[in-house]
Amino acid sequence: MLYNNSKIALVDCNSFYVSCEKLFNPSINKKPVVVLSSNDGCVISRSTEAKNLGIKMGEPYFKVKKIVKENDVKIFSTNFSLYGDISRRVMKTLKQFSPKMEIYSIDEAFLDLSSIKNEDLLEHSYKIKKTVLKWTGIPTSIGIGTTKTLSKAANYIAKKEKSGVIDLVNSKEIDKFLSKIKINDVWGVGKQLTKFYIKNGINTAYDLKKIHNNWIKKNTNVFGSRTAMELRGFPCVSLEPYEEKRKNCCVSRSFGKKVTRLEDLSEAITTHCLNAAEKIRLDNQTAKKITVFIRTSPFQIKKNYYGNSKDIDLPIRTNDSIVLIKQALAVLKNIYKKGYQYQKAGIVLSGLKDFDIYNENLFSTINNDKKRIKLMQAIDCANIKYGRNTLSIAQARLKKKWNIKRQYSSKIDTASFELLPTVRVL
DNA sequence: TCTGGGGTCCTAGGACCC
DNA sequence: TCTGGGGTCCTAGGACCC
Repeated sequence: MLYNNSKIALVDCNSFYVSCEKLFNPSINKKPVVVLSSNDGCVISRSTEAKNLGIKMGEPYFKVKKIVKENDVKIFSTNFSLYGDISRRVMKTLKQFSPKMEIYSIDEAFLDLSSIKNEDLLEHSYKIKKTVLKWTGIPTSIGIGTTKTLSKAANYIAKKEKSGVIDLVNSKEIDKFLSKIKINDVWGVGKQLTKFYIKNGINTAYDLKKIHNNWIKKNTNVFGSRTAMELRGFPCVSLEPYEEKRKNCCVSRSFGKKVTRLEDLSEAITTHCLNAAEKIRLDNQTAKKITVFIRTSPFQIKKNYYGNSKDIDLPIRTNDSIVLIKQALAVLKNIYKKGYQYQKAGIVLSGLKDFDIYNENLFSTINNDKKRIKLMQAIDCANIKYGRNTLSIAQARLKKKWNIKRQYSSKIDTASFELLPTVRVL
């Protein structure tokens, strides 16, 4: 039997987006607060007080408006540049506690603590928690286990504990903890698997751990058996300390109000192309394929639904905004149908690879190539320096009628001097 | 009236080859 | 009447994550 002595901590920021807003707005401390998704559509982050009011994760805003009004819940639109900035600070702090760390999402990271003695694990974790809070103002929860899945499980429990730290490495009661975790709260078990497991009498993480491996292999896929193995303490998912470049890049938005005209869709697609192209250029990547999609609202059952997408292989891989826009608009024309109330449009760039590999293309004889690369660089520089959309192209238009709603933005920008709060000394 | 956005990985099945 | 079999590669769609 393989002996596993790795120790992995999962550090997760508590109500991350809400915590970020609180940093710049101490008056909302201890109050119910929620952050809404793009277009002020759904609740995507809640303070403890908001959770206690029964506001659920992912719930549409219009459904909780009543609770919001009656309880004076503070509302914020997303401010991703703020969250991204705070996230970087949190990660930088965490990095000090382990040379081997995997940034798993904007608000969580796996830390390899294998070099820490078992008896010091708890104290070390408290120190991490305390330091992050002191240096960034963000509260965290920490779960430690011998595999990633167990550290996730530990973190799930830690979130509910006052201490905010749970160590399953030294615990003699792992099974007791695991039987408290419902099967749908296990990392890697989603809606479909939950349905299947419950049908077969597997209701908790502990049940899944106990089930015979052959049964899982036969009845689910490798994902399922990996999760079960990890719950037993056999690592199947390794910690990935180096950051991989993305393989796809998607930019899509819902409209602030429904759109019917091809011209408006074209504007949106153009804007999305500009943003996506800028993103992959900053990563020094080029795309092989571009996909365009549009759809009406899937929730308005009474109205006819129409959704379509189509992709096109680019003749030459590129990250040139103008080329991408031209291709995308041609595809859009192809899938656009008159008479529908469109709710969302987007594009996906895929088959992303590093720029240099395909730089010299047999067919790219156009002398303009180098000039165009310079042009793109100039646009990117200006936009980084002077803010998004400083330089754009005419098709994208400046006044976008269809643009998203962001009614409750805190407008805090940690990268902008003008928006810094001012302190008056009297 | 009003329901997010951006990713990854797995798998089955088709195309193609010898 | 009989119409291979095994391998690889690619892709669309599904499931899952935060």
